Amino acid sequence: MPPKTRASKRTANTGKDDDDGEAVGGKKKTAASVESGKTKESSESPQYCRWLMKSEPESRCENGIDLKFGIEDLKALPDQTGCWDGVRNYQARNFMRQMKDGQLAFFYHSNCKEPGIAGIMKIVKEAYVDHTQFDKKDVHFDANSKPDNPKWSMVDVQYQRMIKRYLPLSELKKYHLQHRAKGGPLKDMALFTRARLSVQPLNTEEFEFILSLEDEEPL
DNA sequence: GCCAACGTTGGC
DNA sequence: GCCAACGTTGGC
Repeated sequence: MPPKTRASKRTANTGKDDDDGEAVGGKKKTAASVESGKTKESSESPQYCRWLMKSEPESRCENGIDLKFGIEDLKALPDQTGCWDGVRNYQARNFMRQMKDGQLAFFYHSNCKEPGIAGIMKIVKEAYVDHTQFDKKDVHFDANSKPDNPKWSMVDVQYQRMIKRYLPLSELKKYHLQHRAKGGPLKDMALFTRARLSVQPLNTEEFEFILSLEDEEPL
């Protein structure tokens, strides 16, 4: 939310399922295999170290509150740092809980004229309680979450830089289709295989490939 | 603004 | 524990 010194996120929906900490590990295999994606398919969840996080850069009101939070809004905060609150999806939350201090994430602009990757940020505080779940006036208030057993977490992120050239979803999708057909780093990119996930992991190959596009001509 | 995809809820 | 109804995400 713009007026406050915080980031405001996408993803609504309040699930049940009390703070299971690792909903992912314990649940069905769909969740488990989904979480794997990268390294070998073993029982322990793989450690990702790069991320993509979605937020809406254009004004849109929900309950009279503007959800707009683009990369410029993050950049404008004190210390160019904000908390990524409002995530209300278990898989997205679980990914945030895996984030480590210092890891990098792409800031992705969603639900806007031209969706795509706008810049890069850094995780500067690992997962802690998302206070907005207890705030009745907040869009992301969750009546089912109790302070003695909070369901939702957030991390703090700090703006690093804009991407040298905006990388639109349409271009990333072309590479994705190309790589899916002939092989390549973006063939399994979560942005396309898990379209609605607002916080998602990237493996090193995906991250590096996307970064390399900065210096390429638009496809 | 439409609507497909998909996560969540709740009846049974 | 299944699954239909419902609500949300987010591209277009």
